[in-house]
Amino acid sequence: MISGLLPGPGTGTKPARGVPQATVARLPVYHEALGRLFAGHVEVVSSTALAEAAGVSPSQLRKDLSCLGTYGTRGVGYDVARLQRQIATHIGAASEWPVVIVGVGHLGTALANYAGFAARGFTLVALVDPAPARIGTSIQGITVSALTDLEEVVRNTGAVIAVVATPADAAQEVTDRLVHQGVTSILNFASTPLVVPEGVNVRKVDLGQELAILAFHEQRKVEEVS
Amino acid sequence: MISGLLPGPGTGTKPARGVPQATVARLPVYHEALGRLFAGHVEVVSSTALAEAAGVSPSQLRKDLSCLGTYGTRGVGYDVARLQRQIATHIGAASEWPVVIVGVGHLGTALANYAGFAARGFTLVALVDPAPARIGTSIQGITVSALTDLEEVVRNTGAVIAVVATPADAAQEVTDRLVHQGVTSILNFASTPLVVPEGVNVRKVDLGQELAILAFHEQRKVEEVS
DNA sequence: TAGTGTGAATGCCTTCACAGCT
DNA sequence: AGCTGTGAAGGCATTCACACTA
Repeated sequence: MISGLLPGPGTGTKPARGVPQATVARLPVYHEALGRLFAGHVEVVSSTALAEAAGVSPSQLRKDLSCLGTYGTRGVGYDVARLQRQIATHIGAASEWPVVIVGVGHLGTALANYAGFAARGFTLVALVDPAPARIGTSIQGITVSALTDLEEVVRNTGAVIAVVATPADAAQEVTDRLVHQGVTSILNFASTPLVVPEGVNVRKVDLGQELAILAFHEQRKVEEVS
Repeated sequence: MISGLLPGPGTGTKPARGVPQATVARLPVYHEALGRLFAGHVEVVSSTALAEAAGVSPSQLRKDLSCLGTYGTRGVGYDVARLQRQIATHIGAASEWPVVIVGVGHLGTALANYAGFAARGFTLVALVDPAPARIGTSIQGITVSALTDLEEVVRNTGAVIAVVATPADAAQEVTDRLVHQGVTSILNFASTPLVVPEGVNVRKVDLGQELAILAFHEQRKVEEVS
């Protein structure tokens, strides 16, 4: 995937202690792939095999891993369990991160029910929505709070990571309020870019955009014929 | 935001007729931003203003647009409606693309209900799932078909774009079957990389990975204190 | 021998700066 | 005067090739 790469201003993404952005984006992939290998009782893996499991080239994998230090054994490969632990500590998967979801529509509900959530060190601690019909209902044991209580909820849970799954026109206001309460990482599912102060990280996931990119390639395939 | 960018092998992404990958990934963003401006009755926009609305730098916007040809007026700016049409034809948003969703769990359901779907030229034509409890139920007027009928469904609808929203362990098999029926673009929500033949485009969207990347940055912020 | 770790080279993307229209 | 379009420069990221090690 090309999960594109839109730096954009004000996302507060600095040097990152020598680890390139592109590498950071792949570390979770390696972590996941190692988990699958571990589940398959693989104890040692070569860069070639792990690269294939992660869907990247072997040289890229080795270069990425070299940013974290040297955890492989020449002539042998990498100890699966050990490497996974190392990556986990680097990407923070070893800690528990409380997460707040704002917007409990279809998408927000799906995210709240997302199983891989807890598995990766994230704990859903709060759901927030403006609709009276939703306030008070529960998903995964979490009761939906009123949007007006957003500030209180964030303060009480101490969450620094939030998911914005609201309609586009509410996203910026919600973001401002989240940031004001100390949230410094936001996963944005609204189809509008968010403006945030320096030091706050935003990642955007836009279904429509992803489909549009695929459509572009399809379009090209059609045009090629003519 | 930093939407990642993992090319990976076997995604069949070639030169793309002179339009760089990174630009392709941003065109939908511009298209969307122009839509918002148009809705706000803006008729002409400068590169600076449009860039801000899209969350990119002005020079990058101009360079991107120059790939499509020259549609601006020097000293004035871009005609919003005209530019949007031009981008639409380039990215294929002017055509109607039938889309099949495989896997109707929480996520698949949310995707099926996604409003921006039709708005961007995509038509949901089929839903496929293996669970007997779901087969026969309807979402957005589309009845869920059995997974065993996958081939028939794809053939009947003529879809070339598919969304894979299955658990990770089913994703590759489903993909193989989709590709075998002529699907050439896949949006993958499963947390495993898909192997596809040359000429098939895959984009991966992984919630867990996105969160992990945010966690990495949070981790860094914590470490910086020490 | 098999496979990691890494400088060097290549290619892609972004930013800069300014020429050229309107 | 204002703003687009674009060559040129600079910065990242990926790939290559090989020294090095178990």
